[in-house]
Amino acid sequence: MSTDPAEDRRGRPRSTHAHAAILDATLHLLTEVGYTRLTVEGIAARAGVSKTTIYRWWPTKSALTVEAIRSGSTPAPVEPTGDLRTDVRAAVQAVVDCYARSAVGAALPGVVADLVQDGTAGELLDALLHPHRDALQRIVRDAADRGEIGHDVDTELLHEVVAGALFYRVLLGRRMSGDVAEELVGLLLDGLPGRRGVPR
Amino acid sequence: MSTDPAEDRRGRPRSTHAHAAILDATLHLLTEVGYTRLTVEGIAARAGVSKTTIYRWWPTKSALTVEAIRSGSTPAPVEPTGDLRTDVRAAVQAVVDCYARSAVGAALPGVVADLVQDGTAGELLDALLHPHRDALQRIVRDAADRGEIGHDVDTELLHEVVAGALFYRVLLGRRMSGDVAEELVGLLLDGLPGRRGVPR
Amino acid sequence: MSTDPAEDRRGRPRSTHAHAAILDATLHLLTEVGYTRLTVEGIAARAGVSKTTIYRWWPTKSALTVEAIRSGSTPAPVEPTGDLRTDVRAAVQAVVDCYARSAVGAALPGVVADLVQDGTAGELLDALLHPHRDALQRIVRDAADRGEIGHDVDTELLHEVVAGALFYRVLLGRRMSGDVAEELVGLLLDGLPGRRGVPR
Amino acid sequence: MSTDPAEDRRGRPRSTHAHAAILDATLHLLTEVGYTRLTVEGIAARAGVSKTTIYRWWPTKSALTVEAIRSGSTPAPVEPTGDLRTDVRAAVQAVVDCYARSAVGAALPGVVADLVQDGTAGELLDALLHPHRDALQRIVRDAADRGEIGHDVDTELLHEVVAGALFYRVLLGRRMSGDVAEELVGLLLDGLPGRRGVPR
DNA sequence: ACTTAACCGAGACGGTACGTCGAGTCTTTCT
DNA sequence: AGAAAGACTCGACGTACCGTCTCGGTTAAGT
Repeated sequence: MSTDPAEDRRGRPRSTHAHAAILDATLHLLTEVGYTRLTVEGIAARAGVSKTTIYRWWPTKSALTVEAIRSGSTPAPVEPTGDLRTDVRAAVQAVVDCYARSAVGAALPGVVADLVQDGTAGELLDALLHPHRDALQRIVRDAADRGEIGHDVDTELLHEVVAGALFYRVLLGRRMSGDVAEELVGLLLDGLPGRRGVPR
Repeated sequence: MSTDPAEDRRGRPRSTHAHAAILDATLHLLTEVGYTRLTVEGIAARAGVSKTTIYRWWPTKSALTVEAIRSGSTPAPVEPTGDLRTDVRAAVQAVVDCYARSAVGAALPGVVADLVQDGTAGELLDALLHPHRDALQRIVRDAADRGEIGHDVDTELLHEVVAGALFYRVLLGRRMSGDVAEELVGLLLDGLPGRRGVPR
Repeated sequence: MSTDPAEDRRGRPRSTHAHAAILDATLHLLTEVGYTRLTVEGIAARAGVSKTTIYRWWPTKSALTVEAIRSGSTPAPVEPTGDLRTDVRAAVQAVVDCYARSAVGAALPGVVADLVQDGTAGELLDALLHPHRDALQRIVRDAADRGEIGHDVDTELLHEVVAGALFYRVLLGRRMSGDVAEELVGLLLDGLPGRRGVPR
Repeated sequence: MSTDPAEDRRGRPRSTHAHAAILDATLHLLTEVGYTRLTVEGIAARAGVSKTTIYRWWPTKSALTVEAIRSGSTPAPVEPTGDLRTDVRAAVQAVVDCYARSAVGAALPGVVADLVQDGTAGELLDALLHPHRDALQRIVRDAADRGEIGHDVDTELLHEVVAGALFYRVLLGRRMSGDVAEELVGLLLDGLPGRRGVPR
């Protein structure tokens, strides 16, 4: 449907090889040395590309990193089973996996800190996590349709709590032990345990 | 007989004025330009102090920033009322206030990213939030003593979720609307609303 | 019957317009910004031509500049009167005028410095000044034929002294006052004034 | 006699070693690769000094080169014998030697071209040649006192012609053959040879 | 009073990376 | 085949901060 196929095809076309090599090099260096020790010169060297070429396409180190991280993120499709607890747990675990993925985990704090400067941190986090947010939303909606929970759940908030709490762990440098997801799910589904019969 | 009080007190004593001026300048510049655009030279200039003096007492820019942030944080004493919901809400609000405090909000992401490098991010966050964690713990314990909730609540996790979810908001640059605490408390105390009668 | 007109005339013929526009743009930019701040990209833009076209015909910036300067130099025809002093003075003045011509004066030091690298500075200078050297040579020869001076004058040296002394003035940025030629001629024709009767 | 001994001795004193090493490295690289291929980065590397230190003291490559060339120039004292031709010849030869000195000869065209941009080329040339100009002036004055020539000789012009004509040779890349000075002196002292009895 | 040791201000230094600029080459499509 | 557009490599530029290092001068506690 889009009508711009002709566009402007004059001039030497952008080298797809260079483009890919740059993103790839960025991703690898990111996991090896982390964001702050990541240098544009190093990326250029590793990608076999000149610094100028990098700056032609990305205005800044953080912009490049953002795209590299995005390009390396897999959608993580989760097939809902119909059991609320199981599905939420899987969704939470998917976020854990996303953060734990080498490049992301190593780089996220640094990049995000850089992006906070221009207020675009949200975009990156959103780009990274929106599949998970959508999955969570669907799970919650389905459960509500089944009558297991009410329809008034704030999915947005729920996702934010999950994403935030886990990101916090990344910052603290704590290993993502296998039970994190389990415990978090318990808290979120049941509220403070043992609490019952108390009117709100 | 404590031993080290004598030490060797000869020589010019440390200038308390310079010390205070440095922390003050750091705090102000932090809120004005943010962590990444904060320069040691700028701090020295603003404090009317030489760079040497700064580096004599703090090994790095981040160490100085950490102390400055700490020095500017007020303990935030909350008097528990005995009502669980009210008290938790107040505790959460205290964390919100802590993050929202000018210097902290502006600087936290940057400093934390720096500290993540050496794995000391936890210390800063902990130094900043441990009063709140303690307060939360006491609130929860009291409620358990009153029988309102079980004794098996993981306070640590609870605090982490609160601190993380709110920090996430700071990163996103969202204003801390007045209801954040309210909503968060709702989720944490009750779990997914409308849920009942389902065995764990 | 010259033979090469046939050559191989396939393909699109060279655009004479582009060629002229490039030389013209070069000349103008040369007088406006000087040689070092002259850029090939700037020339291309001003000539409404692509960089490729420039490099197709000239191997380097300096080569282009050389041709531009040459193309802008007028032969400077001097009609000898038969009076030695008058004619030499006119010849010297012609060199002064050549140097003073806008583009040349502004650009010469820079281009020459570039050409010195490959030892081709002589070619440019020669191309620029050989009409004047020839004129000078003819004047001197005529005078010798008339018996006014000996036949053993080293015209080459004479021309070099004139060209060099005046070029030096260009370098110093001194205005070419009207009397330069006069004074120089005096020195060259008479030697140190007032000197007489001293055997060589 | 100067009274400023106190000056301002605060702060770390400038490293004389670094200063000397920089000038030395500049001089050597100049003779090895020439001015245009001379880079500040290369100088820094060779001098074992950081680029910053160079830029702290010299605003530009040309300024540094100027000082380096100056620092490497020896006064070249010539003892006048009392014979005009001999002394002038020696003076001219001194200029030849000055130009021929490795660093100067290799670099002069480039530096001068750079300096022409800001109109300070004269300063360098003057700094380099003023001892020779003074020597020439004295020789001419002495000869006039002895009555060999008139008192109205324009020494300035004479020096300019010598300096210019020889510089021109440098530009052309011609070797400074041993007779250059001889021939030049002949022309300057006698005017066009064979010419006599012609009233000015 | 007089050391003496630790402080402080000033500022030069090495180092690392930044983002920019220009020369010259190469690769397309259009004419 | 020539021309236009423009992506590309290479090399150097000048700047900014970091954290280190000397200096000269200052200020108390000890003798």
